[in-house]
Amino acid sequence: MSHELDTAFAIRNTGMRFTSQRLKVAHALRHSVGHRTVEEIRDIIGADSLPLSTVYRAIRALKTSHLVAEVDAGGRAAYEWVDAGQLHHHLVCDRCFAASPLAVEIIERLHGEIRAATGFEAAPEHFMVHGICLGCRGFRESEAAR
Amino acid sequence: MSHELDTAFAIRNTGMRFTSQRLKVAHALRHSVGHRTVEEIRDIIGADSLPLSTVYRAIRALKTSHLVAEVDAGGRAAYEWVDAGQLHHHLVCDRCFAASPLAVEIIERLHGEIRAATGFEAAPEHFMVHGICLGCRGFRESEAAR
DNA sequence: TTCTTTGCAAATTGTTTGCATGCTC
DNA sequence: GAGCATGCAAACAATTTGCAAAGAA
Repeated sequence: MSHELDTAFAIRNTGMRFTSQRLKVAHALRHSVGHRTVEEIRDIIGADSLPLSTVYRAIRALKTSHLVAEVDAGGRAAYEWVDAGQLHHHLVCDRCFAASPLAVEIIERLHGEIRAATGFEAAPEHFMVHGICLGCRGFRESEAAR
Repeated sequence: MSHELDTAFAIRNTGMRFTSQRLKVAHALRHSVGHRTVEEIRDIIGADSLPLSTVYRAIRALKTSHLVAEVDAGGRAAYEWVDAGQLHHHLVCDRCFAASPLAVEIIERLHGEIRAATGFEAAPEHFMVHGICLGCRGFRESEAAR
C-alpha cells in the first residue's frame, strides 16, 4: 500500500545514500502523472521545503541511478519516474505543455521501421511527439468557428 | 545560382524588414548541412560580426516567419533552414548529436496512427527521434566485441 | 518621416558549484 | 568516525530586454 516504502526501497536498492530529500523528490515524481519541472517538484514538496540546488542534486543522483529520466518540456528540463523496465512515451502539447501517454505498440512499430530503413537505433525511453492535444485543438477550432 | 538572392527574396517575401544582419543569419543557416547553434551561426558569419543578441533576434524573426525551425541539440537550442513547405524530421544521435534526415512517409504514417488513436495532432515540423546512430552503434559494438 | 531593427550593456532564467556543517553508513 | 549530502550564497551559461541611435519602407 505504501508507495513511500516502495520508493524508499528503490532508492536504497541503487546503493546511493538514502536521505529525506531524495525521498521527497523521488516520491513527488513517482506520484506525478506526466513529467515535472524542477520548480514543480519543489512546489509539490512544499515551496520552501528544499532549496532548488538540492532538488537538482537529488534529481541528478536519481537520474544516475536510472530511477528518473530527463525529458525536454518546451526548452526546460523535466523529469519523470521510470518504473523498472517500463517504456515511456508521450504526446506533448505545444500549447498547454501537458503530456499524455502514447501506446507502446505505435512507437515500437515506428522504431522497427526506422531501424529497417536507416539502421538508427531509437532510444527505448523518453520518446516524445510534439503537437497540439485534443483539448487545445478543440479550443482553437471553436475559437475559429465564431 | 546565387543562393544569396534566393535567401534575400525569401526574407523580403515574408513581409518583415530586410536587413543585412538577417540576411547573414539566414544565409549561414541555409548553407549549413544540419542544424546550427546560435554561437555556430555567429562564428560562420564571423566571430565579431554581430552581437549575439542580434543573432538571437534575427533568428526569432526568421522563426516567426517560418523560414527557420528550432530544434534541440543536446540541451541547447539549434536552428535550421526550412525550405518552403518541406517537412523536416530527424534522427538525433544521443552520442554524437548528429542529426540525419528521416523519410517523411514513416512519420506521416505515425502521425496518422496517433491522430486515429488519441486525437492528438502531431506538429508537422520539428519531429525528432533520439537514439544511437548507425555509426555510433557500430563503434559501440566493435568496442564490446574486443 | 515613420516605424522597425540594431548595438550595447544590463537583466533574467535555469542550472551548477564552493565550502562549512550535518547526516548516513 | 569517514565520507557523501545538504544549505546557503555566489558563479555560470544561455537567452532576453531597455534604450538611444541607425536603417528600411
